Amino acid sequence: MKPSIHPMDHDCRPVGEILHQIGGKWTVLIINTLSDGPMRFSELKRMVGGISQKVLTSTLRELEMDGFITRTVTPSIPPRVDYELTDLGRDLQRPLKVLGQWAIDNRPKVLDARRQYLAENPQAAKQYKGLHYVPQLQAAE
Amino acid sequence: MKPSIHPMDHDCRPVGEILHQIGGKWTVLIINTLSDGPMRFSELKRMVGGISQKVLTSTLRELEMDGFITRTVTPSIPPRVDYELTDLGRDLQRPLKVLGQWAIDNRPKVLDARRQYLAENPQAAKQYKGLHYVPQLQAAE
DNA sequence: CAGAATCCAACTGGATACTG
DNA sequence: CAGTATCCAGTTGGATTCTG
Repeated sequence: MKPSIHPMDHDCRPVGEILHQIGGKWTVLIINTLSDGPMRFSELKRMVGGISQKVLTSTLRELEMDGFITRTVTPSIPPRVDYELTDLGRDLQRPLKVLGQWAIDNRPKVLDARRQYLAENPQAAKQYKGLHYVPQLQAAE
Repeated sequence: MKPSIHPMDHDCRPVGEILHQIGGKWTVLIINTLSDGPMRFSELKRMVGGISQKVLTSTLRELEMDGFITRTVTPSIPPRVDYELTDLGRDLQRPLKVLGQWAIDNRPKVLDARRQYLAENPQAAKQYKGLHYVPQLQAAE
């Protein structure tokens, strides 16, 4: 089922699209990692850490398709492929940084809200699938 | 597989979390809709348009759990439930607006990049699952 | 090295029916 | 009205194996 198109769709549809696109588990992490400069596939995989080869490949493809990164193949043996942010990709980092700062600033509030909710509705804890570290006030990182 | 935790995780993990959380297909749409003021369940469903009742319910629960909205029950017959943005929820709209503006400003570039990519790699069009309206230069909306 | 291909478990989200 | 409970199809993403 797709969102129907209402008159007031002035500005939230594109947002939803972008968010859904970069909302992938690894996308932001990858973009951020690439901000240090071009990087090879294996290097990127190592830096990001924990991502499977298949998912890294497909995520990179999407980013390339959207014009956020470039993919440069050096047909040597063994082959070498470098990924690099485009201007558009680098530009995306700016609004991303704003949201990122907000996330950092307000994460305590969110975690508190979540803790309180779970305290008030213990039964909700069961099917809880939310953020991975909900839990018991782990020390500040 | 979860992202492993590296030293350089300074600021992208929380971002990824938030993005993944609000990256749901409807989340932003709902937050935006609620910015006009409190709204009942059915009203919200109608405004958002196209969302199933189950998904609306669970999305609202998540937003409530994270402290972005409040849920107020009026135990009349028939019952009445109102949803309203909290301060935190309203505060979230600011960085969201930044990203939204970026999305609006740059969507043409993304769509162009996508068109070009699909033109160069016709075989990629097959398993293409990306943004819903990739396509043939539909008139400006 | 950088993937493509395959298989499979888990999660998402829609449709439908039922309830306080 | 505002859900809850099921059922089920489609997608995501991890693990593994194979290749230019």
